[in-house]
Amino acid sequence: MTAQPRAETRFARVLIVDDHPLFCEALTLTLRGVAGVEAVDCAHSLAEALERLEQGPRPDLVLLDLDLPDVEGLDGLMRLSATEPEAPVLVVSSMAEPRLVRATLAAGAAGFVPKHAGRDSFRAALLALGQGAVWLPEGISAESGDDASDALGRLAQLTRQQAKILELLCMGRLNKQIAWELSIAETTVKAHVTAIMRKLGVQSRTQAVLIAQQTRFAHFLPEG
Amino acid sequence: MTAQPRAETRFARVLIVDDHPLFCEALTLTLRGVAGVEAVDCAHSLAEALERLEQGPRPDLVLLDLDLPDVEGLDGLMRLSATEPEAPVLVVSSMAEPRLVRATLAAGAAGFVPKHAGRDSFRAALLALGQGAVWLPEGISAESGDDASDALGRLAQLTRQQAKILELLCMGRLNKQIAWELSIAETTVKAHVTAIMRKLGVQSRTQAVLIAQQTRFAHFLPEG
DNA sequence: TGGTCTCTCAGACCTTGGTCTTAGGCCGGG
DNA sequence: CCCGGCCTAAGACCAAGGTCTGAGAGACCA
Repeated sequence: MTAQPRAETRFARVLIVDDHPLFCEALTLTLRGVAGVEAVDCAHSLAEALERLEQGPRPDLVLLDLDLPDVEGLDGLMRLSATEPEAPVLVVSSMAEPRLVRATLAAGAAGFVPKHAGRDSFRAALLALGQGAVWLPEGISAESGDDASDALGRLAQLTRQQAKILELLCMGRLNKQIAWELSIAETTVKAHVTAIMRKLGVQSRTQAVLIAQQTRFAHFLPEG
Repeated sequence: MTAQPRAETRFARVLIVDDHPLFCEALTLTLRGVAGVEAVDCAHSLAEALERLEQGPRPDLVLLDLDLPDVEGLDGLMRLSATEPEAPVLVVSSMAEPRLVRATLAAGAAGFVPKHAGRDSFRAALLALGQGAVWLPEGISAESGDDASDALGRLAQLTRQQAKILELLCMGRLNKQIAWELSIAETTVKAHVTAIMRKLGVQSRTQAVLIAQQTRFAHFLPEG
């Protein structure tokens, strides 16, 4: 709690998405103290965040924890930046493997800050984002011929509805069940599934699920 | 930041071991505000924590994050409680799987709080520890009662051939491809797949694959 | 020797998955 | 205003998935 120089940014309204209440508080204090943010809102799940975005005022910036209770991997990031394309998303994650960082960028993040970062790092990141730049942790570059980010780029091409349907595929649902849950016709589901498989470059729903799972668990797997 | 009832405990001096500076701050505020702790000290690695214990005054309580940069798994917990047997250790972890919780207790922890817990949970935990009791998250008992070993038991029921076929299913193969690779008829493959699904209690090949994947990633967790 | 289990397979049958064509409504950009 | 992308949908069609019946061959055990 020492005195900190303040970084003036264009961010007046920020939405924090993190399921750790205590960490949210700490982030809130940091944002206020370090970047002069006026309004800070906290959501503790992706569902809550999407709800806020639909109902409340639009934020200028979103801070997103990747490890949310109701979503796996980068799925939440993609859905969030899909529903709020205007606001840059700064990912705040406890894991900071280079593969994961690059993957988040590929999925639409504007920056990445490890959760174990201190106030200074956050100030620097906010400053960079305020100028429209991309912010990465030290020692990590944006490029690198990854193999899984390839699949990830393709995953990022999915539309909102397609992503939603892929998620249901990943839960083992049948077309008929998906149609029921989304209140659309089964033929429509089939059309989406076909489009998903085309974009992912696979021939069956099971393979599509495997691709999704693979990138979902990519950070657990050895080597990149 | 609403008003909180204060839990009076015997803890005057607390050592926090966590590599997230922001979370340390939040914890510090919580301890002070909620349990009237006077002196809070923070260490950002196990090495630093051990150093503090050797040099500085002895704490009455240690809050320990399991995910430290210089130590793996429960090792840090065991070393910490070995060098400071007097002070109870409250583990604060971002993962809260029942197996892990039980493992920490076995390794000498006095309590466990998920990192996503709010102020109330911390107050309750501190209160319990202050009375010499053990504190666990809701819904978790000290003894086992696994859920994933359920699926694992069913997987173990598969015959060799069925296991082999399930493995190919997990690679996204079609029945026809499996038949070709194993040099058997497609009808035979279908028979096996049917048997597999029956044993796993699922209705589609995709769900069978998901079960297999799920237990595959369960191996990353410490044994229960 | 008989019983059980596994693996194999055929054929009939039904369900689900997936493709294609066609098409209407909606929305944002040029 | 038209164009293109997205979501929706119906209908036809074929491929793949999955069930059931029935059955033969080899392995193992009692």
